[in-house]
Amino acid sequence: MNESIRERYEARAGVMKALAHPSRLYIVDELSKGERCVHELTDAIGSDMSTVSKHLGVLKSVGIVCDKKRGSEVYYSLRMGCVVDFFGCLEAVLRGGEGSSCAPGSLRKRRRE
Amino acid sequence: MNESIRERYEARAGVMKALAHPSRLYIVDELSKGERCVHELTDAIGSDMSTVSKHLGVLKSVGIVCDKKRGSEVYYSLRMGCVVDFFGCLEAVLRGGEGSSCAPGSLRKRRRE
DNA sequence: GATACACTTGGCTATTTTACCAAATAGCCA
DNA sequence: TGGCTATTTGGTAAAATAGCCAAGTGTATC
Repeated sequence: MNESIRERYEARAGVMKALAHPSRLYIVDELSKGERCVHELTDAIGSDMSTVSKHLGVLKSVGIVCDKKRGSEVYYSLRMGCVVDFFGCLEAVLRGGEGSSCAPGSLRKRRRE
Repeated sequence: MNESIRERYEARAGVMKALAHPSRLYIVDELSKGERCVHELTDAIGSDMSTVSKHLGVLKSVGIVCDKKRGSEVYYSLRMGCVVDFFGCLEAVLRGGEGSSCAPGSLRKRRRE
């Protein structure tokens, strides 16, 4: 795997990593319904506000969410709705799930083959 | 966030975590073109075979890939093609990307609002 | 100005993840 | 059987992550 290919996959992995945490997935889901400020999310999640703020920072750093200050509150919103579209696939993977050997017919929706 | 909600997001995060690594994303992409055995992937990726095998184990444990032994080789294939569909969104996030404040019009494709 | 929120940042520890090597397992073939 | 190839598993050290507290910044409100 050469340099530029590796970089491409590392960039993608950066976005996936930002999504690879339950609280951050919750945030994305919640923001898909509309903007929220930090303390609303903090209340819903139940961790320390500093923790939630850091999660938001992670999502923001890769461009999944953006923020806008209004008064003393900071409102976050989802910038990439397509992320939410993936949740359906996530559920399918979870249902598909004992997850091991290739039983005949267990392959679905293979592309470009 | 109550127990069952948390569990749901943790399950989803498990799948995302499995995808949150450049080599594993590469593997998924490669398998979308057809099945591959471990040493083919090892050659392409350039890490130790034991490392690649572990990556495959991670993908398999969440049900994204499955394996089938043929002779002394183990062939892996993609079980959940929908995962690959998400790569387009990943690229969009990357392009969308200085990634910070909500410029007017920077919101796209918001759902259920 | 003082106080109170709302939020972010720094610091720190605990946990998880990663990658390599070495060793174990399994199939193939002489 | 013995050797060879293909793959997995165990062990381990290094690096990345997560979450809390404390301290800092910015915006009202009194």
